[in-house]
Amino acid sequence: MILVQCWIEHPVRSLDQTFTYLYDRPLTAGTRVQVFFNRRLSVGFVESAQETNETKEQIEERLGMKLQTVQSVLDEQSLITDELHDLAMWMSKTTLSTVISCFQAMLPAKVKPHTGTQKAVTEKWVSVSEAAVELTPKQLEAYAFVRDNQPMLYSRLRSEYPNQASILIRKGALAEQVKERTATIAETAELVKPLPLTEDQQTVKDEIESSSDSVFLLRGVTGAGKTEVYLQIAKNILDRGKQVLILVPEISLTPQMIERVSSRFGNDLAIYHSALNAQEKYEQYRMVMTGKARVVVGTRSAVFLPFTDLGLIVMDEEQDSSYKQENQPAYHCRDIAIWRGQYHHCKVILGSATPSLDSYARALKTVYHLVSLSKRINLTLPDTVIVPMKQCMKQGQSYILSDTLIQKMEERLKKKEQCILLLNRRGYHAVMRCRSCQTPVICPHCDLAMSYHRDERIMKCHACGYQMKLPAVCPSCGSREGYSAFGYGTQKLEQILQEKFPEARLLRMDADTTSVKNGHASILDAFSRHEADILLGTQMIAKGLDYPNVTLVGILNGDEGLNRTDFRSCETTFDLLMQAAGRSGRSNVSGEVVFQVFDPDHYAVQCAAAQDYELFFKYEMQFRHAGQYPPYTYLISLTAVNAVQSRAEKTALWLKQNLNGSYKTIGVISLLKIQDRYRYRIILKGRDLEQMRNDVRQALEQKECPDVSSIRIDVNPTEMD
DNA sequence: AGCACGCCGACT
DNA sequence: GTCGGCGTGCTC
Repeated sequence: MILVQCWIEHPVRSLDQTFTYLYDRPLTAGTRVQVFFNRRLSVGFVESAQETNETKEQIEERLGMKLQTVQSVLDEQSLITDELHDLAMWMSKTTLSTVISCFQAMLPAKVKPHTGTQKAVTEKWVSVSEAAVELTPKQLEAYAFVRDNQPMLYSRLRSEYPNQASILIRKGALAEQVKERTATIAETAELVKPLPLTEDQQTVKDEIESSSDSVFLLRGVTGAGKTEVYLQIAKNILDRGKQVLILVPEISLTPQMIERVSSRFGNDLAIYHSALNAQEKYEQYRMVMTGKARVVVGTRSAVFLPFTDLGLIVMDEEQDSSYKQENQPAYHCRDIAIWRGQYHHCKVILGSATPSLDSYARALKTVYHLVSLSKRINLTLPDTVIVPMKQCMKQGQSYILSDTLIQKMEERLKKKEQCILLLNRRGYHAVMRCRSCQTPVICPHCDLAMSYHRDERIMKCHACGYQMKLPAVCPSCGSREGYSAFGYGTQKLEQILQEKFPEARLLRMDADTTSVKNGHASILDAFSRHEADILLGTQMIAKGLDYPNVTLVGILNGDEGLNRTDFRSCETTFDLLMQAAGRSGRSNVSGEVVFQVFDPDHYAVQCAAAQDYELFFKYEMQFRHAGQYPPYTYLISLTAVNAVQSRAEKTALWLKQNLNGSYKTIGVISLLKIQDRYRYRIILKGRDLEQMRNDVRQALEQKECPDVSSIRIDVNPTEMD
C-alpha cells in the first residue's frame, strides 16, 4: 500500500493541512490527484507518497480512522519541482496564506481536472503548391506574398489579403496544413549585436559581475541604459549554459523590452504573462521546465516558472505596484525573486530610476548592493515647468488645460514633434452628480461612485463592472432635474483637445481603448510610427516607453495622488511624475515637461521637477519616521469580508481584541463595500514582524475566532485605501 | 467553501 | 401535524 499525504484544493484556512489517502501504485510528490473529500470529488496536491507493508485495515487500525483511496492521477509528471515545493511552504508561512493557495498561484492558469481532455490548439499554415493555376493580379500578389514568406500562418494571409486567401486555396495555388500549435517563440528576427557600453555602464557591469553579493539595486536615471547592462550580464550567464529571468511590470506596456531581448537572444526566449491563454501558459511552463526556453521575459507570475538552472534574475522597474499581488495569497514578486536567487545561488538585479523606498533604504543599509548609473546617455534632462492650477483657474484659465501647456503644445506641433498628455486620475472620472442635491450616482453593489461613459451613455462601476442607465429620479432627493458631470476623464480631455487642436491627430489610451487583445501594442505602434501627434492616456502611458520624437510631456492633475489617505501616496506620485518626465526628450532634441498641479510647493512635486531622487528620499524618510510607517515598521492588514455587515464587523472586532503585543493594533476601520460585501479592517504596526505573524497565526487557530475563512491577510501591504 | 444534521415558526 | 428557516460542525 502507498500512503499518500496531500493538500486539498479548498480555499479555507481551517483545511490548511495534508490529508491521508491510500493508493496502490507509487506516486511522485507534486503531482495532482483526484480524491473524494467530504463526499465530493476534489483535486489534491501530493505532498508525499510512502510505501508501507501494512494492509489497508492495519493502517486504518493504527490511525484510528477510515481512509479513502485516490481516485485518479491528473499529471503524468509533477508540475511542482522540489524547489517550488519549498518555496510554497516558505510563502505560506511568510504571507500567512494557505499552502494550497500558494501552489495554485504557481501553476499555469489553474489547469483544471479536465487536463486529460484539454484540446490541443491547432493552427492552419499555408505554402505554395506546385499546381499551375490562373490567377488575377490581386491573387498573384497574395500568392507572391506567401511564396516569399512561407510557410505562413493562414491567419496572417487572411489579415493581409482577406478576399484572396480562401480562393487561392480553393484554386489549389496554395497548400494548407493543420498543425498543433506549439509554444509561441518570438520570431527569429535578425540578431542584434551588443551595443558598446559607456564608461558608466561598464563600471556597473564589472561591479555586479565581480561582486560576491547576491542582491543588487541598480539605480539608473531614465535613459541611462539599464537595459543594455542587464542584457550584457545576461549574455554571459547564458554562455555558461544557465537560464535568465527578466521580470517586467506589465508585458503589454513594455513591448520595447521584449523586442530588445528577442532581437538579442532570438529563439531562446519565452514570454510569460497573464494575457496568455491556458494552453499557451502550459506550453511555456513546460518549455522552461525542460530547459528549452533559456531566457524568460515575464510579469509577476513568471517568477514561479520551474527553472532548473537559473543564473540571473532581473527585476526591471522594481518599484512598480504590479509586482505586488493584492489577492490571496498576497505576495510580493520581489521577495519571491530574492528567495529563488538564494536557492539557485544566482544574482538578483533590482533595477529602477526611482527605487521603492523600502529597497533604497535596504541598499543604504547594505542589505542590497547599490550600484548607480547617473548619466543619461547622449542627452540632458528635460526642462521642467510647474504650473500652479489654482492660480491659473483664478485667472479664468481652463481647469483642464492651462494656457502654458496649450502654448507649448502649439510650438511642438508646429515643429512636427510629438506630445504625450498624461491624465493622472485615481479612482473615478466623470462622476455624475444630481443637479439639485449634488449626490453622486452610487453603484448599488459597491459603495463607489459610478463613472459616466459618454460614448455608450451608460454608468459603469469601476469596481464590479455593473452597468446602468442614469436614473430619471435622484434616489437621494427625488429631484428630476437630472445629472451633470463633475471632474473629467480621458474622453472629455480628448474632446477638448479636438476643439483646441483641430489639425492634430489624437490617440487615446485607457482601459476602454485597450480592452481589445493587443490594444496597447497597436496604439503604441501607431504612435511610434508618428501616425498621431498627441497621445493621451492614464498612468499606463508613463512606463518605459522610448519615443525619440516626443519632446513635450504634460501631466494633468499631477498631484491628485497626494490627496489619498495611503501613506505611500507621495511615493507613488513622485514615481509617476519622474517616470512621465523621463518620456520626454529621449533623443537629441531637448525635451520639456509640464506638471499641472494644485500644490506646487509639495516636496514630491518639487523633487520630481528637479529630478532629484536623493532629496525626495530624504524628505519621504523623515515623513515615514515621524509617522512610524514602513520602512521603519512593518504592517500586517487583516480584513474581514462578509455579505452580512454585522458579521464582518464582529470578526474584525474580535481580531482587534485578540491581537495584542509589542505592536500597535489600528482600527477597526470600515472600508467601502465592494460587490455587496462589507469590509472591516485592522492593521498591525510594529517592528517585530515575526512576532506579529505568529500572533496572527495563533489568533486564527483559536476556536473562538469567528469566520476564519472570511479574513483576508496582507503582510507588508502596499495599498491601503 | 459546501453540505448534512438539527431544532423551532407558519402553512396545506 | 409537516415543510423549511439557516445556526453549527465536519471534511482523510
